[in-house]
Amino acid sequence: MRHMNHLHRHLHDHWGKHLHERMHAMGRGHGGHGGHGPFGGPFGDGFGFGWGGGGGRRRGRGGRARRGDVRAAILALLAEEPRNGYQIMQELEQRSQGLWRPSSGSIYPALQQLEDEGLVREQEGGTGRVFELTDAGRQEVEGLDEEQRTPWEAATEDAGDEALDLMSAFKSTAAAAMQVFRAGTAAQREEAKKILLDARRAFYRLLADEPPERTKK
Amino acid sequence: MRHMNHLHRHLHDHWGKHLHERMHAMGRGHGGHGGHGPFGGPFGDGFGFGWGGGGGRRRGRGGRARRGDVRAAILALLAEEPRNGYQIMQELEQRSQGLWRPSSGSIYPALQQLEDEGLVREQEGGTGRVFELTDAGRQEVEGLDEEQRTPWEAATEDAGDEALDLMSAFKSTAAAAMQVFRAGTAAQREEAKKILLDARRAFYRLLADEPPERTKK
DNA sequence: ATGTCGATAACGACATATCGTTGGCGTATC
DNA sequence: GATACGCCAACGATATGTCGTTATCGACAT
Repeated sequence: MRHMNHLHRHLHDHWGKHLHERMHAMGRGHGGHGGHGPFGGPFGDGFGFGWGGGGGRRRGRGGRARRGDVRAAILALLAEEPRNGYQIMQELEQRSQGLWRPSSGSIYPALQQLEDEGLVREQEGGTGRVFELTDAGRQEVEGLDEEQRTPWEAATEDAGDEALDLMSAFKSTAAAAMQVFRAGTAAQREEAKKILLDARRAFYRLLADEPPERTKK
Repeated sequence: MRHMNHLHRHLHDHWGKHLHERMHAMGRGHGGHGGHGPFGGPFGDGFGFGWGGGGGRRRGRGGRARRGDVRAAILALLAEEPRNGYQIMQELEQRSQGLWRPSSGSIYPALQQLEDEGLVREQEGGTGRVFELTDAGRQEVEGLDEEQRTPWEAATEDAGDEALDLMSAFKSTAAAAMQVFRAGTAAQREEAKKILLDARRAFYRLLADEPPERTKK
């Protein structure tokens, strides 16, 4: 109950000074994000097989979100219903199928800024820090086009398709499985097991139908 | 500036012996959803699967530490040098080879209690909340035997339990995927990717269709 | 048109705290 | 001596914030 003051000495320091003018047509391009867990990846290093070829090495993705995506995402989600910072993070993770989970280091400063700009406000009477749009905020959202209103899909777009390499596909699927295991109900876990075993069956069929060597079919 | 005061309004609430008036300040808001599977341990955050080598769980049951381990570990580590809560967590993770990382939900309440008991004290002048032993604390450490002084080593002892059922589904699927990765043709890998992404989609649909209990207000 | 440069958004790591739930284990009971 | 009971420590999830570093992308120069 004494100290800790230093912790919030400057809430607005980091990127707190805000000039209004932003959110313009960000020309397409990469979105997504790749890294997940705090570990470099048990599937990357843990397996130890180089699997090096594959074509494009460090694949274009893996980059971070575009410059305004967090802001736009927050506005879009709050346009649906009031939420707190943590819920925003969770919701974005789910909507992007686990590909984009902005960290607290992105969300909270952004919320701070939006509050300063008067686009969001802390809901009164709430239990924690639940934010809702102001009128100005609602107006801002209206000025966004469809793509800007759903920045989480940018993460799935390219990433979910061709550009994604195998390892990333594996990782993201594993992450999805963990989600179900951890947050799901017993019934959901049961379903998840079926999905996994179906996938396994599909893999083996793959190998059987089109063997890498000999035994043509 | 405003908020955050509530964060430490009652530092001693949770399991302080002498609980004074308990109020929920900000707590609540959304009950922390239903019981989830016991997937703690190695699968904590970023799925640190130990397959491929080490692995092994915690002492016997489920994987939880024994009853005074956190407390003893803190005392033992602070006997070496002053540290903050986060550093204690990290140090324990390292010393147990990644098998035991007490969560903040264990560390901070324990530090609180130790402070109340007068065994540790917050170092003055430090930048954050750095704790050091008091004389009483040093004495307490001396009363511990070798094993109590190194609770992190108990985590390295192994015991296999079930729940592997679910995991084995995952593992065998992963093994199948690896087969394809290693021995498959480019076309097969392409197919494998689709299978994985289908599975991922299925997982997320699972979560979306039957929400465990969204943290809604 | 291309390159490069700088402001700053996004990021991961660090840090702290609380809540509801679970399970370790001491004790009372059979 | 087993076991049933219950307290409370340990835990994961929730929640919010900061800091140093990295990379995006408009702007300006070439």
